[in-house]
Amino acid sequence: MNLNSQSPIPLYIQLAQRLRSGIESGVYTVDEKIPSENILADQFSIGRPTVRQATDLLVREGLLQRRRGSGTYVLPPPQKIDLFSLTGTTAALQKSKVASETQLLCKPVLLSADEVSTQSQLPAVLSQRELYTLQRLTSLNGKAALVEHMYLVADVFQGIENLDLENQSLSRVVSDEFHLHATAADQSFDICYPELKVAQALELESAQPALHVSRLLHFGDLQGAVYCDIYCRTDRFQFSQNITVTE
Amino acid sequence: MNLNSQSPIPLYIQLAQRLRSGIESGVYTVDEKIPSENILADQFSIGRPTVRQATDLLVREGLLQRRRGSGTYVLPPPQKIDLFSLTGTTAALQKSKVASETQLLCKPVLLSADEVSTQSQLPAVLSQRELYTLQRLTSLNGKAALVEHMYLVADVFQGIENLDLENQSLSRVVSDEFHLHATAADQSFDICYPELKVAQALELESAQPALHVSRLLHFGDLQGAVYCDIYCRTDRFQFSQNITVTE
DNA sequence: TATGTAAGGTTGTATTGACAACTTTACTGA
DNA sequence: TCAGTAAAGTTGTCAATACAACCTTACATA
Repeated sequence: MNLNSQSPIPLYIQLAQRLRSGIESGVYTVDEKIPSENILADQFSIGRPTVRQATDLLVREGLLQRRRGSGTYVLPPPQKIDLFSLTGTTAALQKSKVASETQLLCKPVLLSADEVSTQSQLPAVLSQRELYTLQRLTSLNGKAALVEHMYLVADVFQGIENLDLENQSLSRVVSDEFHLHATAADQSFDICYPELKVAQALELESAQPALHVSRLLHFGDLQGAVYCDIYCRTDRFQFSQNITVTE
Repeated sequence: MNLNSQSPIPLYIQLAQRLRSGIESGVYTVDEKIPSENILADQFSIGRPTVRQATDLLVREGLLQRRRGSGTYVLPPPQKIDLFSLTGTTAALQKSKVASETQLLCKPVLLSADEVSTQSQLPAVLSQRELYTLQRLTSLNGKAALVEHMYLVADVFQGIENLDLENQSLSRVVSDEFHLHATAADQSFDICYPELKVAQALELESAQPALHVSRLLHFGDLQGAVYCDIYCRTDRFQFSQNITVTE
C-alpha cells in the first residue's frame, strides 16, 4: 500500500489522512498503539521523518499520543463538561458526574500592589490593589483537565489563605465564608501555548495548544473582585456553557 | 552567538525561546521578517531543519508566519472582540468599531429531514427536522476572522433564503423579519483543526488550530431553533463575552 | 521610464543517516 | 518462580543534502 507521490498533496498530509481515517473507522483502536514509525515508513515507502510529520499533525489534533520507548497511542475522544456558565468550576464538575479532584499547585500568596503592577496581564481594575494569588489543577477521572491561576482582591477575601481550597468549589467558599455571589463575568477565549509549569501540570505534549479563558468576576457592586486565567485541555474534555438573556 | 548544546533543553526549544524573546522585546518588529532560515542556521551553528523546528513552534503560537519565497514574518497581536455574549456576532463586531465584512460562503440551502439525520454533529433537538443551512465568512479589518456554519429550523425561518444575509447581523434579520429574540444559548468551546474549506476561508496555516464554538440558540419556547458551528482565529482577534446571573 | 527576464534568495518537502533516551521482551541464574 | 540483565524495539533530537515552488532584486532592452 503506497501513497501517491505524483499528487500535489504532500506525502505527509496523505499519510495523516490515512491514519485519521483509520482511527475514525476503528482500524486503530482507542488506547492501543498504531504501527511504529519504522513500520509505517516501510509500509508506505517513505522516510521516518515524513512519518513523524504526519503523526505530528495527529498528535496536535489530539488523536494520538507519542510515548518515547513505548509507541504511539490512539487517544479517547473528549467528554463534555459545563465550565463557562456562571456556576463555578468545581460545582459544574460535580454536576457533570465525573470524578474530579482539585489540588493546589500554589497556595494563596499575598501580592503587594507593587508586585501586582508588574503583572501586565491583569485587568486594569485590579492594578494597584493587593491581591491573593493561587493556582489549582483540576483532574477529571484521574486526568489533568484544567489549571486555574486566580487573583482575588485582598480586602474582600481577607483570611482566604487559611481556608481549605482543595476539592472545593471556590464559588462555594466565596459564598459560605464571604457571603458573596458572582453576578456577572467578563470572559475572553483564545488558543494559547501555556508556560512550562502549566503545560506540565496539564500533561501537554510539546507545542500542544490549550484553550485559555480569562475570566473577570463581578459580585454586585464589587466589580472585578476575582480574576482567573483558566487553561483547559479541550482534547480530553469538551467544555460547554449555558447563557440566558438578562432582560 | 550560540546555543548551549550541553543543555538538556533541546536546541530547537532554546532557539524558539531566543526568537520569542526577540519578538517580545521588539528586536524583531511586527510585520517585518526575521532572519532567513539559512542565516539563523549559520548564526546559531545549527542545521536548517532544527531552525525550522524552532520556527514551527512560533508559527503555531501565532507569533510568526512563513511565506514561501518571501520570508518569515512577525505577526501583530490579536484585537479584542465580544463574540460570545448573546448579542449576535455581527452586532458585536459593529460595537467593537472594527471594520467588518460578512460574505456568504454557501447560500441557504434547504436540507430534508433525511439529509439532516445523516449529520451526526447536529444536536438531537434538530434531528428529523427540515433545516436551512448556510455558511458565512466574517473578515475584520480585511482579515479573515471567523466562519459560521449555521442551521436554522425551516418551519420557523421560512423564506430566509430570499433575504440578504451578507453584512448583516443574523440576530437582526431574525428580529426584524421573524420577530424572534434569542433568550438563551448553549455553547461549547474546543480547539480544532477545521476541514480544508473552512481552513482555507480562514487563511489558516497548515495544522494551525482554530477555536471552535458550537452554539445552540433558544428563542423562548422555540428551543434550539438555530444551531451554529463557529470557527475563530484567536491569533488575529481576541474573542470575549460578558455574562450575568439570571436570578 | 517601464517591462520582461534571469539570477539569487527564501521557504516547503523529502530522504538518508546517526545517536540518545526510553520501554519492552526474552533469557538466565538463583 | 522471581529477579536481574541484556538485547531489541520504539520515539526524540539532530544533521546534511537535494530539489521544488515561490518571491525579490537587478539588469537589459524597448
